[in-house]
Amino acid sequence: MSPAESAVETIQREMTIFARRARASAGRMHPELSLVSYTLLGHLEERGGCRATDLAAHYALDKSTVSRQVAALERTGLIERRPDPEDHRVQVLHLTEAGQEILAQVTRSRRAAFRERLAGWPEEDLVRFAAYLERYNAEPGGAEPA
Amino acid sequence: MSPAESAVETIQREMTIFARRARASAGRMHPELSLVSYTLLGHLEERGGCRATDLAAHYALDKSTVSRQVAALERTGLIERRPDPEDHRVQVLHLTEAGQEILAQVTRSRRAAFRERLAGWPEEDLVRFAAYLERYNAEPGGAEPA
DNA sequence: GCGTTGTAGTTGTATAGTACAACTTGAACT
DNA sequence: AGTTCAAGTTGTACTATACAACTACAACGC
Repeated sequence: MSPAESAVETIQREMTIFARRARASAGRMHPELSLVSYTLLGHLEERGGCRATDLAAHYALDKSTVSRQVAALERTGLIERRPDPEDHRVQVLHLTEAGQEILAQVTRSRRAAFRERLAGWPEEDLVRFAAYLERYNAEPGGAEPA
Repeated sequence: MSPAESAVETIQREMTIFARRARASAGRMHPELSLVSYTLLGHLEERGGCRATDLAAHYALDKSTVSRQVAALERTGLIERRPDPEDHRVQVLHLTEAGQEILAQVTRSRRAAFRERLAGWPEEDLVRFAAYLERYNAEPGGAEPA
């Protein structure tokens, strides 16, 4: 196996290990907000509101799944739906103040955990690692191995 | 935000994106073997057999979860249990031939997908990226942000 | 030896996240 | 007006998961 092939092998294995751990640790780190909810809220914040269909498309989730997640987030008062005057089928989703607060809080705790984990890394390595990850995720899908 | 802080932020975000995609794409790539099953089989292959408890500990899964996964894998004939003569409470798990074949096949398809995705990368970057990921995952847990 | 405590694994029960299919409502385009 | 398309909801089912209670066996202390 060439160095490149063996590196690909390692990347695959380590990414998979990471993925396996992510959900469980999210549950431990912020039980009040699942990884999915956190991601959806983050997207809403970033975009300043969007439609359920956009969330579904962006995260490759079924619209029924998003519908239920959104319903739950609305029930707990973290988001609200505003009817779209342009198109009465559409509901534009927005963070409430409570949603913004919880999101900020969870973001802080996640950030602290990552920072702690990466505490021993030289800045140069952090920057390079971050760049590799961005590049990997931005890579046009293909078979989308994760 | 310092370069290091912003890199940590990026790492967090990109790792989360990756984690979110992993399960869905595993389902698309190899519906015959869930991400968990694939991981467990891989571990068995690597170790040449181990106990259910080891799997649970290594992957931070509840023993009941592993027990059911193992039962399913046995039902489909991919693994077999051998009683441990040393300790009658223990069952040592081993891949069957069928299990080895399926694992190899899924490994091939995953490898191909990763390779395709990483096709444009210079070898040097692949090697460095792989090293960063290994280091990240090996980092002593702490809050285990994934 | 025998009771106590610990470990391996199973099973009951509950929950979350997810998909697919069928449906409703409204939009858009003949 | 009628057909087709898009947004979202709801019914149903399945998978992964955890926790708790249980069984079976092991190991230790006395």
